[in-house]
Amino acid sequence: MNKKTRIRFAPSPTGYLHIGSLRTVLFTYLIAKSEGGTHILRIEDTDRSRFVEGAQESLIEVLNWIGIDFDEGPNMGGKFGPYVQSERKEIYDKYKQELLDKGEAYYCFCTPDRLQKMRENQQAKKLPPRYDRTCRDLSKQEIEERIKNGEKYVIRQKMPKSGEVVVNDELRGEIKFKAEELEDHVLIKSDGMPTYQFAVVIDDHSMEITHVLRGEEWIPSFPKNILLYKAFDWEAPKFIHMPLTLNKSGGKLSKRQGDVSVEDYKSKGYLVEALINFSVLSGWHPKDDNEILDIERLKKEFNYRDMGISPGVFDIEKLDYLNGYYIRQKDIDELTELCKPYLKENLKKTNDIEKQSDEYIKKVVAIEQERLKKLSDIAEITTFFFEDELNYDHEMLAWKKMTSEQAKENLDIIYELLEKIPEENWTNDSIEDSIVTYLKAKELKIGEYLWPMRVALTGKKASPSPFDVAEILGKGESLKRIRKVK
RNA sequence: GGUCCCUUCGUCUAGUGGUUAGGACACCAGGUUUUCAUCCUGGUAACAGGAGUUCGAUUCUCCUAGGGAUCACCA
Repeated sequence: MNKKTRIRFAPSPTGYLHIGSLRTVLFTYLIAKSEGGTHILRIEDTDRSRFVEGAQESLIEVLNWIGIDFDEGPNMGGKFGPYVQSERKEIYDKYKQELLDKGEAYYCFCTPDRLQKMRENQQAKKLPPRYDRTCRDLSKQEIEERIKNGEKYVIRQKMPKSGEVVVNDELRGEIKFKAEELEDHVLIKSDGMPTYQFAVVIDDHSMEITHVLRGEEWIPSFPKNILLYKAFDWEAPKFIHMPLTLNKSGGKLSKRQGDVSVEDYKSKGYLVEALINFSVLSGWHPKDDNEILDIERLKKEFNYRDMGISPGVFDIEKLDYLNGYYIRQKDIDELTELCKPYLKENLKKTNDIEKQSDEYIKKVVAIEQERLKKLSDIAEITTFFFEDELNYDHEMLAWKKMTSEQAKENLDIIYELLEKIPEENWTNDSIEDSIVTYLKAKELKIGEYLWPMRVALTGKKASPSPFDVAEILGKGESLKRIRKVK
């Protein structure tokens, strides 16, 4: 009795992938994978006025970046195509006629002007704005005449005038709506294209979709969809409405208050692994308490029946943590490649990164790996590795209660020690050994020497160990930087 | 405003008719450490309120409150 799972991700091509939609695709993908089903991509572009050039291509590009694939879709074909709604007009026309013939839908000639006035009137009387069904019972003759006269029309669905519509959400159970709350909504627009409400039902049915996964914001129109299935006498798929993701102040995540597109996060240096792990944790939780989840593990463990239903706040700090975690796990060669674009961008003004050897860059990345929360952080914290002139306040050289005079004296000692280390022995270990051994023998305070040394080498208060920095900089450059202080 | 959805630490959440209400992020403290970061240890912190059912409710029911969504020829 169990049909093979067919689940679709149906974005409208806006030109970018909303961070909330990332969770949706992730879940459709995981449901498909965990149930051995088919993952389908369908483009919902029935609104011609919102056409965005190249949107479909860029959508597929991010989806590829995330690593989510489809079994059927616009560029890969499949038995149920086309997978782009604007190319399915004939199909919609056919079903539109069927509905009209059945008496479940009707022509409406009301002008947008009239409708707007109607709504204003209703609002003034504090009535809910709803279509007044003026055209619901026009005679066949009148309809034919008005069409002949070239009047524009839409097709509306005939909703029941009384009774109750009971719908079933897989997560929430039964939800009841009173029929009189429902509007005779538009199914076919005056340009002949279907509305979302009509197209989803037709497409989901004709593509044999078994699970509809969408955001909670669709619950209010859920009964309309179910009524359409009933009008056609079709069996409805399972509906899973996911809780919304809210911004920090509890509102809807929108463009105005910051980054909402996956592309934004990508360019800021967030890793796919982190984005996936973070997204899935909003609304779903593993059985054990290990929250580090990679895609392979998710494919095995994910079950939509365990999803939560309360809306969640988008917590960027947790995303940052996860991102830092995955950066620390990265193989150094791979991380270096990932960091290069950010280094290049930042060094345009000061230096040319192409002049640096790959070895050098790799060392710089390796030494900063545990400090990165985002890939983009690499640029700012490593400038001193690429600059010829360090700009910093020499007051900074003094450690705790030291004077800067003392700091300079201590640097003299460091300089002498470093100078004695032969070029071929210039490694962080031998540098550390030579300095620490000396300081300990003389019972000197380590911090009073290493702090000035680090500042002299990096010009920063926070940096990796001065031994590591010195090794990467090389003997000549290190000595030069210390000498400059004097 | 009508309708609908939601309600466990600040945030994401686990969980049960009887638990010291668990974990993660954040935060605080301590340790490692020359700084930052990492890492380790520990800590603060929650069942929205009321009524009912029950020997017993965070858990079940109802009400209230709060938050959110939606009310287009947009999806």
